[in-house]
Amino acid sequence: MTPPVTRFAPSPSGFLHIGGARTALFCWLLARRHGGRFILRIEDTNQEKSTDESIAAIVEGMRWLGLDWDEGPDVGGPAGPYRQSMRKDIYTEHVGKLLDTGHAYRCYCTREELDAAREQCRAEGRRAIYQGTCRNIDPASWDGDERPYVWRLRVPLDGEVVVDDLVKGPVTFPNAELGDMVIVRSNGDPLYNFVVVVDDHTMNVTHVVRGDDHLANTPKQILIYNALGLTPPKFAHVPLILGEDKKRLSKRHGATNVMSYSEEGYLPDAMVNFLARLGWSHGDQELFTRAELIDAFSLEGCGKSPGVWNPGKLLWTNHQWMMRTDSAALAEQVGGSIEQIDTLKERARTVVELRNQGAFYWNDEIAYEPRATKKFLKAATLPALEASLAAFEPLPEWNEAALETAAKEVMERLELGMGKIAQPLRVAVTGTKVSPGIFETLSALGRDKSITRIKAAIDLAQAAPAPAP
RNA sequence: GACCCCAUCGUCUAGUUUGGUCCAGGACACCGGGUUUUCAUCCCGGCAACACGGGUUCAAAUCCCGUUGGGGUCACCA
Repeated sequence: MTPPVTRFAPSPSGFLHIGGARTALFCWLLARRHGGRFILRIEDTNQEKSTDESIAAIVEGMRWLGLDWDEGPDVGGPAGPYRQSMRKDIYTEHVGKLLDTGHAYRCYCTREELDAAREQCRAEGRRAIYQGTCRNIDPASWDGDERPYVWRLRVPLDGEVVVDDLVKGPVTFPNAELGDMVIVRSNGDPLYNFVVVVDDHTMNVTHVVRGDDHLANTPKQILIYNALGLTPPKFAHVPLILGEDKKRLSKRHGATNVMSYSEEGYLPDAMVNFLARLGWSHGDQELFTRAELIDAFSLEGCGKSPGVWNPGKLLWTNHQWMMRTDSAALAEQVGGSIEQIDTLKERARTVVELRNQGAFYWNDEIAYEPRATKKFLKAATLPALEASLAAFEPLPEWNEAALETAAKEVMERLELGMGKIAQPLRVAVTGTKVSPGIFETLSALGRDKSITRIKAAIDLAQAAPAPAP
């Protein structure tokens, strides 16, 4: 494959959401797979809805996911600028070509007239498209007409457009169903379907990979390519992501902002992995590193049907990545030692869980769970606690093996099973009944904190109410 | 409503291009069991699907038609 040029073209009216991120990922993957280029283009044609904060938010999301672009608003590139609001001249120039060749005409219809016609169509059970009222007005009369107007594309009355979609296959649309679309508003601003064509062409985009919701726009865009005398790029429409009720994914299905997953402790590698597997597959493989993804990705591997967002599997995927992620990297994020992270990461599904579960390592004070202290810090467990303390204190080396050996001696001497000594100690140093293995925990916690806490636990056990007679 | 797309376990999916090797495989979730100092990991097992109806064919999850269902789109939004 000749190096493809793909682009992700979000409209900056919010944050980077799950669906957009998945589209961006596929674009990025296709470009990286074949040594092509990936462009980030900001579609801020609609000035009212676009904000700089939103652009920053989208960039932040892309960066978090690790989807880097070769051309874009901040890095520049040969086809810049990469914000539609800054490309007016380019659009004007192309509109001119359409006017020169007679492919566009002035439409003076008012909104009221258009709305009425639309309702009429619907009432008659037809597709609501422009009826061509102004299509045959003599251009010679345009000059003297003071009424406001829009420019419409003159679409062939018959014939059809075939979108040779790379994931859907060939899709046919009769021209009669398309209607003459507006390409320039009455205030002079060009419209989406027109600018997207101009941009993709001037940026040399070879593969337009985008959501399914754009499939119906594609024939219109192809018509514009034709009118401009240009060859359309290849198109690939990937299925949308739905919520569990099979409705289009939205906020009421839970978090749709990619960055909120960062806050919830998800790893970018896991998110990328999961997003890739939603709508794309490679045999039975579930876990992919970025390198594996780049190596295996293809449009042929994309499914055609919409997929349901599955938070449960995302969590599993993240857990898999927690266990595979280098402890040093995790330690840098949460602040613990590598040894401490090693004890935690296999039982934490997210970074947030890791941070919570390791709180006893990092906080000076621990919170005792009432049910745990009641069961394990009492008169009956006092001997095990005291004997352990006595055995641990003089240890020259404070490590897992030494601790375990010392504890085994205590167990034999007191004729106690592992559970009888491990659980009281666990509650003593963590405040809870659940933690990593007790000896690795003790070791990773360190001598000082361990000794201090065991002593405090002994005090607690002594103060515990005597068992009922 | 019209146009377009889609249709395998609850969910993500393999298998559909080149019909037979599929009384349909993997993963998540769920339910059992094992390992274990707790939890988790790990291991073993179980539950569970070709939407329906017609064709074509010796043979269909795979091809064709229809039905049903779901999704998308019908702006001087993107």
